[in-house]
Amino acid sequence: MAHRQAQQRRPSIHDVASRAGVSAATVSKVMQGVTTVRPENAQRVYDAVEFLGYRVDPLASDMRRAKRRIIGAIMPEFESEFFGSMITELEGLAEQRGYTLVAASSRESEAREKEILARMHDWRVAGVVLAPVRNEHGPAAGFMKLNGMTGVLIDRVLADDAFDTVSADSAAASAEVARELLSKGHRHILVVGLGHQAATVRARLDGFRTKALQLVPDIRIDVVLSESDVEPLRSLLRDYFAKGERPTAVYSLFLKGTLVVLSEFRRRGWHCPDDISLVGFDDAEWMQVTWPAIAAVVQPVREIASNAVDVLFRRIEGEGGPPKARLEPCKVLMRESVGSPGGGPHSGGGNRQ
Amino acid sequence: MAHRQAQQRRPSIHDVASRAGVSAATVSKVMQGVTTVRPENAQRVYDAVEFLGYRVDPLASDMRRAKRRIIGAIMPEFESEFFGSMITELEGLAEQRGYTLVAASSRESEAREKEILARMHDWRVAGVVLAPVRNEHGPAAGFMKLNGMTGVLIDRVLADDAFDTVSADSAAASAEVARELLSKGHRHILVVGLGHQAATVRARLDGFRTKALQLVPDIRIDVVLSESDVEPLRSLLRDYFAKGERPTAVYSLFLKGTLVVLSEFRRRGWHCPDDISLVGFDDAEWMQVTWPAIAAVVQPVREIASNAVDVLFRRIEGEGGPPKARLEPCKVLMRESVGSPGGGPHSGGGNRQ
DNA sequence: CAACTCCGAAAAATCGATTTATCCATTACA
DNA sequence: TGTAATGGATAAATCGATTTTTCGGAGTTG
Repeated sequence: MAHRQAQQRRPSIHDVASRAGVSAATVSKVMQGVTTVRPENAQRVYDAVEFLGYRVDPLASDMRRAKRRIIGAIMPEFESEFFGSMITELEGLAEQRGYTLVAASSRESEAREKEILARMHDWRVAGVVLAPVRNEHGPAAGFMKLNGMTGVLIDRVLADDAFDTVSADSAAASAEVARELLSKGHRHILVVGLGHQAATVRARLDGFRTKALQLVPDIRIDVVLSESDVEPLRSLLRDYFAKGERPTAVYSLFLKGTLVVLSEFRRRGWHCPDDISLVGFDDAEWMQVTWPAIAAVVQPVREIASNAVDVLFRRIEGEGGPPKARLEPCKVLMRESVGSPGGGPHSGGGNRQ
Repeated sequence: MAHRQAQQRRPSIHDVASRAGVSAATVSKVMQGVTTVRPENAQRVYDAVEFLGYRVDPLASDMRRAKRRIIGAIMPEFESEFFGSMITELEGLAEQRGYTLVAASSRESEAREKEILARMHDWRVAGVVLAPVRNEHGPAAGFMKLNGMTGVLIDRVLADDAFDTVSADSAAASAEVARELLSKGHRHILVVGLGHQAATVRARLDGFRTKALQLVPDIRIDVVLSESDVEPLRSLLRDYFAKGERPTAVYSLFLKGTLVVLSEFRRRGWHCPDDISLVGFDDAEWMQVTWPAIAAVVQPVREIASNAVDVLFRRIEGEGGPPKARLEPCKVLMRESVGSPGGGPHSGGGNRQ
């Protein structure tokens, strides 16, 4: 155990060296497990380390090394389960390799995204895991390119010509949602989404539409999309319903969209699945405990994180070759919020409250 | 704009110095805004900085300084809205002061908590915002004390003899919940909670019980508590209901508890508020869009974060004095999940599904 | 026995900044 | 006019490690 008093200055490598009666270089070698040290000296170093409670200062250590053992992670937000568990996973994976994860949130702002990236560049991070606000062609990716940073893009991307990408297979998942909804008999479906510019949102929309049209060519698909902000979506949605539109199912392409849709259902007194069915992209813990449980597409957070870190470290270690785009399969959980159209007690839209 | 090519080694302070025809010390002074530099030289430095695209390396800079401009944050998890927005707030506040926030999750493990803290000590962080897994008397706080680290404890703490603490006023909020439930006519209430050892959970329980007994001395309050894990709570809850107990309202002291309670209601086919009422400590975005909307105690995340950072920086800047314990008031949102007992169509517990 | 190779360890250079000590001109004042 | 004070800048020390170079001694070889 450490014998030094608290409050005292932390021992440096030189303190250890002088107590062990060797040079600082030798201490450094012992700490790194280099074998070209006489066992006797190594033991003296170990003893001194133990006695003083010495630990290597990662900052000083990284200072001299070429690559600093820091990984940056930039997420659009920390408040959601998806990005929260993404950070947790990335943290664990970085730790496993002896790296420290420094996470920052761009708060859905491209300007902030670039600022953060510049800060990480200042920190000379070894690599960055970037979940861009919009898509792979944002200013942040451009900045990384320009400054020769190594990084991997995740989530709202499909492929890039400069960086590896890892994301959920939105199109395939959406196709499955389409199959499920059509098989239940839905023929008029509303698709709502946020962030028109996000590559994956478009992929989700296209994947859904293509599959639906293939299965039932005369299916009616309405689309309500809003750019990145929630409130516009809410009013667009109100306009849509005010026109008297009555789809039998709604597919929301984003978690926040699902929340907006649910609150609009509330306002109108519509219940799932009796009055209308609902599926959302992105799962959340609460969705299985509410009544009805909300059907959702589950993104493979663990796989995305693990693949992103794998490919990132391969680049850090100098692997060349063209950037690769990876898609991880999602799971679709059909819960109670999805039923057959007209299957409930009331199919009209009257306010029951 | 930066004129240097990408790929190139980043310019150091010496590169700037030689291009500006001054010494590195002068460049350093200019970068720090020290005024004892001839305007002419300062201009030459600015020009060189501009031309080379030079930015100070925070690592090297912190190396020499006494206090490193890094703040550590340790949260039990990243997945929940509460800790997610806590990190977001802390991040912003740290940035405002020119510090970098390094966040880590203890994943509800005291061992990991201490490990992380040791790592942050290695990093020589200027201060730590710690949301302990259990309470203020955990191993992490002990480690901080022993090593003379400066820090502030938040969330699951009430007061400490070594560190400042900032938390929600759990007792007052619970008292208000008691008042609300009793005024609706509830006389048999179940309180469920996780983390018996957390100081705030006890405060929540005591605050509720004290107020309830004060208002209605013969009130019946049952308590089901489980230690830190979710699954034990679930089975305890099943045992409780299996005994035939039929409280008219449930007060959950923790978000995860609320989820467990809801899923147990589902299993039994009970609906809120007709069959039973529910209030949870901790609000979440989804609680206002589900049907029924779930009543909840809203913790003042913003105030907790801002006060924690304030008090932390005061200590970092050397302020003395005994540690202070701060309690921030909560808001109680009574939503549809709370009604009067027997007010619904069925007050029995039959499985309707 | 001189020359050469090896090995382990110490000495010195380095990373990129900040801070302290030093120095050279002026300027101020007695 | 001589000396002290001052302003502005540079050289050098420092932070705490890693990495490279140097060095002394043991063992080999011709």
